[in-house]
Amino acid sequence: MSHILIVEDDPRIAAFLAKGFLAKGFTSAIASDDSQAMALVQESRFDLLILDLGLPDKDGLEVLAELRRQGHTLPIIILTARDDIHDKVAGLEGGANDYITKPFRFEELLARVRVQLRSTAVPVGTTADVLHVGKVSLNLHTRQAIVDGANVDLPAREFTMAELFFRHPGHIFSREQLLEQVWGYKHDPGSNVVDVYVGYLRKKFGSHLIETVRGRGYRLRT
Amino acid sequence: MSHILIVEDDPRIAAFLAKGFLAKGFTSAIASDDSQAMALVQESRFDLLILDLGLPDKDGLEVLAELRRQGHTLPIIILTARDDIHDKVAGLEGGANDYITKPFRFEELLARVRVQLRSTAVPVGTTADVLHVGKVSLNLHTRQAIVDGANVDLPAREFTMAELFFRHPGHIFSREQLLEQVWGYKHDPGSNVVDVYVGYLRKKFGSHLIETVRGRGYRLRT
DNA sequence: CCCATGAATAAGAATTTTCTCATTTCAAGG
DNA sequence: CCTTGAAATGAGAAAATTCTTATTCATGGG
Repeated sequence: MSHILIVEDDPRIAAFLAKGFLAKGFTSAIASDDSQAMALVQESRFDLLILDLGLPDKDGLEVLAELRRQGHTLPIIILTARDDIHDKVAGLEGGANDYITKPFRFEELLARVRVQLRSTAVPVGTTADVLHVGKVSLNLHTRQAIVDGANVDLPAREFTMAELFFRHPGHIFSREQLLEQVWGYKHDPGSNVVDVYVGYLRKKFGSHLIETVRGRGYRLRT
Repeated sequence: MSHILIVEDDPRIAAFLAKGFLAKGFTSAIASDDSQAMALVQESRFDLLILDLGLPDKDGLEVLAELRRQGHTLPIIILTARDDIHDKVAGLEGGANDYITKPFRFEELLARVRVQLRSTAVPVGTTADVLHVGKVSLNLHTRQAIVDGANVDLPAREFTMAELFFRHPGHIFSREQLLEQVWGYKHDPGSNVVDVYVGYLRKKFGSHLIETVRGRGYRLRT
């Protein structure tokens, strides 16, 4: 079943939600502030996020913005006491998928959660639009990488190489394989283009993401 | 822009909505009962449907069910006076994507419409990876065009522009729209880059595929 | 037919990407 | 520590892309 992250600082509401979801067959985790939320999203995969706007530290809208900036596409439902029309519009335009004001009926929340999960159901045989490894995301559509929340443009060759690595994290590619896959068959085997391009990617992604396996080639850290 | 079907028997509300949408750049059509609604959906393609539940003849929920049974997947937003929790749950479980109760603020409706249209934007890989128009195909993954069976590489800018045209065949894009969509907001309005790039694409695709609409912009022939 | 405006094109400057080569740095084994 | 092959890097040439400017061409109205 689906896994839901509840970002809510009031422990009573959080527990109420978690219990309700459990009864309906969903699993959940609770984050009581923004940093916990961000950490949990990084390390574990959730299908949906319930977001309270009234967090102690940072505003919930900032959490929303940060998540979207990092390229996360999971559905986010804002659940808050703020009834103001400007908040609603800001939330929805800012990347939330739904906005519910307290007090609310659990049945309605549940129905809205189901709507979101329904629309997320990806047809079989299709792939995701964004590949994530560590702190770096690769948007296959815009052909940009997102590193620490910042968009980085990748030239064609660099992107092709990055995509290959991101589609096979942990796999060791020899220089010959990379030449073949990224440059095609038509190439001078005495060239060190591969080395140079690995260097380019490291400069953009950080030097630790792609590691060299001496004598064998390169590999994307998992 | 997007095309919205408003199913609403109260002509004043319908007109209010239509006017509001128009001001925001959406086009719309109005159906005042269920049979009109069904007929319009069959004959024309809408991007979104606003559905009132209190129709004179048939219940709006039946219209919803019938549309979903026929396999229509367009987003449907229920907009109704019925505030009852059971109606809400029935609507959302019955295939609606959102449920708004009257009285409502137009800004909120608009924000929710945008949420739906945003989520309709199909990620690469979920639909065919190749768009065809006439004798030209566009491979969204390899970013090549195929013209008369021959692969033609497209540089980034050309490809982005081509993709925009291919995703909306027949639609007239003004130069400003193209600048915005392909180059982003950061641009000199006195430039004729758009003209130049249309020229580049014509050179590769053949001169007749993209036609100019004098005084208005360019359009992909269907 | 002529004019005015919009559109197309040619040419080339500026910029970015791509790739090579030479040199430096590194790592493992003796 | 030294050697040696492997890997990384710096510099820059070559090539392709991107964009501007100036000019030519086309179209529709008077």
